[in-house]
Amino acid sequence: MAPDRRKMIVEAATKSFSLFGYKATTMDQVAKLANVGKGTIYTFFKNKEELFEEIISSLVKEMIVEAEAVLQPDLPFTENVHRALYRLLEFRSQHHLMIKLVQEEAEMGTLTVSEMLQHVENEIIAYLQQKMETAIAKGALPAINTEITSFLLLKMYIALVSDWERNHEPLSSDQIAEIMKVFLLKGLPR
Amino acid sequence: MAPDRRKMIVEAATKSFSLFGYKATTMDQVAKLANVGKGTIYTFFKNKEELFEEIISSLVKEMIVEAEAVLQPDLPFTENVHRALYRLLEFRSQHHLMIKLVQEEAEMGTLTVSEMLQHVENEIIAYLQQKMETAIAKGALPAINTEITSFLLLKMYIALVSDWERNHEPLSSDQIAEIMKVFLLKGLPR
DNA sequence: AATTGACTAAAAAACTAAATTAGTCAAAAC
DNA sequence: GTTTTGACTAATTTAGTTTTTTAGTCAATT
Repeated sequence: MAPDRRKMIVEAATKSFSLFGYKATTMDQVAKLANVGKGTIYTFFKNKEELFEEIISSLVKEMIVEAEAVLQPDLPFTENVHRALYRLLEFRSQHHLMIKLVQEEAEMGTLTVSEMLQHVENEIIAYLQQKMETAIAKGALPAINTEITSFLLLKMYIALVSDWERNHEPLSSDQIAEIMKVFLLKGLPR
Repeated sequence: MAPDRRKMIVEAATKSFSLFGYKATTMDQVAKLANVGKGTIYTFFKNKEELFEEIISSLVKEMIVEAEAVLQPDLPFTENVHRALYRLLEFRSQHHLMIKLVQEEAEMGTLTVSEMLQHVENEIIAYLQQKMETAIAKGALPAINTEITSFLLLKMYIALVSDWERNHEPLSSDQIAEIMKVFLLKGLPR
């Protein structure tokens, strides 16, 4: 059984990015961790950034799977939006690689990392947008601008889950659901 | 008429902070611009940061005046929320000092500047919260958590006014009002 | 009593030498 | 013939040092 070198490289890089971040991970280190010569990495990936891209791409797929897993077709659309977004942000705060990348962006401002996190955000918005369009087609939602609305919904959840924590006690999933209910269901005025 | 040295110092510092930012403004420069000896600055302000604090404090007062000016007591509360928040973010994107400070935070991450911008944000939230409590007392709003709701409303406007611009064409005041109407008035589901 | 600017200690910038690193490629291994 | 390799290089980053700048002070001046 010939070892799958490509897979070993991706696994080694994922481990190292999670542990030390993107910048602090050297290609020599990845090669050693993967038990391959450094040159081998470059037969599969054009450069360090492409290797990173492949890993982030898997991460996004993993996140979509996580979101899909909490959806329940019989629940109202807004309830499923809450379940999916809360799960995605929970994932972001639990997944080793995501934690490290968010930290690296905040502390060092590594450009490649910022771009990659922006990409993840865009993918989540696109996913949400697609779900929203299906719901509109089914008549479960009014015909709103799905791109802006998806964008805004994600920003609201980031505000309630991440930003709020910077100066206050974290909000529970139920508390967030309660706040969002005011906006999504009833509207603000009495 | 003896020149009002205190006022000259504050004006010189405001001008220099607006033009060069907080970090790049030296106390020697402020003294020269204000036509006073450097020591004079320290008879009015304990240090550079306290001088900055006084200027930011005026800025916040100026912003509140701007917000008050667009309120119309006969309009519904949500309409006034939109008017006030849009005006405040418009102010932020037009006022020289604010533009420079936001830029300095993004590009250099000056700690004192971050703290000061956070303070401005907290003041806006407190202002909004107070308005909201009055509205609840009058029965114009349901009894919601005013701190979280104010926080979230501001974050929504920042998302629509500032964050959206990073990757898209800016949204007009009317477009933003239209989006917010979905959330504030009708709620999302059909 | 108020103002000043030369002065100082501390911080930041500029500079340099040394070390590290992404990516290459001729040779080795299959 | 194809894949794998690690010594090699040019470019970047880091670490250490010197120089410059700056916030804040205070004795002299107004």
